[in-house]
Amino acid sequence: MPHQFWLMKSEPDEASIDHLAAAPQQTLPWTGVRNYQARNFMRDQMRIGDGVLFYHSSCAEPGVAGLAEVASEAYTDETQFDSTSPYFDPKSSRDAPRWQHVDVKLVKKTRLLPLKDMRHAPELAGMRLLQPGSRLSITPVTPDEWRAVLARLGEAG
DNA sequence: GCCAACGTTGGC
DNA sequence: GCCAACGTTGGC
Repeated sequence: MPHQFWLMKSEPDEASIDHLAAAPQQTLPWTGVRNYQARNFMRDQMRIGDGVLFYHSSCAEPGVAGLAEVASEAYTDETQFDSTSPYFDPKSSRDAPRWQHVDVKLVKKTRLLPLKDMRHAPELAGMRLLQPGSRLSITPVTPDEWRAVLARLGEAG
């Protein structure tokens, strides 16, 4: 039984649900988060086994594309030290790393639940994702919202 | 490509 | 510690 639930956004051009499915152990390191609130969720609140709604953003059909789970504790994001990486952070250092991430493991690729449909679902109206101006790439999901999304997807809880 | 909303930066 | 300027996000 997952202890908490999350929605994690990924640009499918970069890391789609299919990339996750094709990865070794169907697991990907969630590198590249450069927002303190999102980092803090990973570092302070996520636990192995937490439920994850895998969300495709910045694409033709944004929406929930699958279910995943948190597969590691938070650990150092190496891309912050890599000057050739788009996620390089010159202000970070080995002595005082700024950024951490968890690993995320596929549970199941689902049909797409489009953002458009989520916006029209009364039972999802409170989701952080749907609040005006919300841009956080990682947001908490309540148990009720989790169940409602799974119901919309036609998945058993 | 537009643009509104938001987070971060840095001068003061 | 304020706040204007800037960069980013992300749906449209």
